[in-house]
Amino acid sequence: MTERARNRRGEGTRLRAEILRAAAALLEQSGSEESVTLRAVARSVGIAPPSIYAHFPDRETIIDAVIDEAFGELTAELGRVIDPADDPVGQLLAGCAAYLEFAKRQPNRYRVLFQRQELSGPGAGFTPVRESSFRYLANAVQLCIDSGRSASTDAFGDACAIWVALHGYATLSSDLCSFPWPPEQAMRDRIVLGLAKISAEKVNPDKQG
Amino acid sequence: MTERARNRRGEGTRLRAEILRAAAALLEQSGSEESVTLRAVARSVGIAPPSIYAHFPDRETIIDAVIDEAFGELTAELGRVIDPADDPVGQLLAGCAAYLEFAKRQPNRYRVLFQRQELSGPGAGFTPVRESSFRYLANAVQLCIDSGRSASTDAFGDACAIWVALHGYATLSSDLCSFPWPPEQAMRDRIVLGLAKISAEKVNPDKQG
DNA sequence: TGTACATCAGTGAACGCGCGTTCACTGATGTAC
DNA sequence: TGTACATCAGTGAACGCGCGTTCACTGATGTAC
Repeated sequence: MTERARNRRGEGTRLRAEILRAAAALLEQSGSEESVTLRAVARSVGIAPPSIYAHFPDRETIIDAVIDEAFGELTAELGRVIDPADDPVGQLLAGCAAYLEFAKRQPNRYRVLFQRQELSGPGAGFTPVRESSFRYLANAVQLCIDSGRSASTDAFGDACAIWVALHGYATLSSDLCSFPWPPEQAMRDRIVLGLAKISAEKVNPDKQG
Repeated sequence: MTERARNRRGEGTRLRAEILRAAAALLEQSGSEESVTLRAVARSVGIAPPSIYAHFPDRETIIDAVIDEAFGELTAELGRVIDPADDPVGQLLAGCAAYLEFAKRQPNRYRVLFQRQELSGPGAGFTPVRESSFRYLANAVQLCIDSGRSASTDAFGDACAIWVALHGYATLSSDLCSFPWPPEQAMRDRIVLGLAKISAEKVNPDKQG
């Protein structure tokens, strides 16, 4: 660990970003929330533990912030990869592939996204930023229906099914890496096309004329 | 906490069962593995912490034993509910419903089943007792194919898809209980019938014949 | 039936550790005059 | 240009806590004779 240069006046908030980055890295490397301790984060950043209190009121808030940040990244990633000019089935597949890719790249950070206990009260745990990735999905399914490529009659319900399946696949395949999983693309197509009720010959009409 | 009566001579192993029961209860109630501490278990059983060492070499082994036990219960539950005299689609649906029921009844204990890091080495984490519930599933899908009720051409692959979807549904619906989930049976049918490629009119031929 | 003794189930005190958090502080940086 | 001072970023020592684990032990229970 190299000597850390103190931030200049007015740039104290930079430390906040450093703390978040270190916490996210710790979470991903250790694989468990419990090893993201104040002291471990401080050690990793190269500061004294009390220095964290200038930016976060307690340990819990750090982890919450890491999760919010990860949700933001996931949503941004989906926005980047979904091309509204693409055909609906292509959008749906691309979005789902990116979702799995995100989970695969940082499985532990992904896992924690939906695993935190919800606060009490209706809707407390599913805030706007947290559900926007689901909106992409439900919207893509609806587009497939509208364009006649999907036989689904319930975009929301089928989007739920696709989501839980992708989530289950992402978490199980990272946890049980010695299980003889089928190839990833096969799993993805099975889940997405099967649950969105899109028959094989409708996947890419351009190429199949 | 009532006064605990010391076990009689030769019945020392009873304490082992009490420890396991307490650990399982702690895991389920607290929702996280980290709060299953030696001392918490001892407190809950009503013994001194060192008494545990007569039965388990360390904390880790207790949790492993709790998980093995849960796997055994899950497998037993599936065996109980699947009636080989039933029609294949009925068997498949009954097994999947029981799987979800198990997860719903004790969500935290369920979650931990597949979440432990795997040991290194091929197949280390997926021991016979742990994969037997998957075998039930793959077998049920194969029976549906054999009887002409499923259009699947790959029982193993489709069983994988059903499993990940059920797992994702079980974990997400318990973690995000404020999400506006569709009714459970609708989700189950969507997942199981959709991914096993069983068309609606083939679900219950006896009643529709 | 009585008694010495081995065994077994479980205890109490202690250890060193890392944790979250508090407190009073330090010393470099910028600013007002 | 020089200097006193307020501010800001960050520190060091300390707290009380619960943890896993160790050690030498106790006292009831059963058994051999």
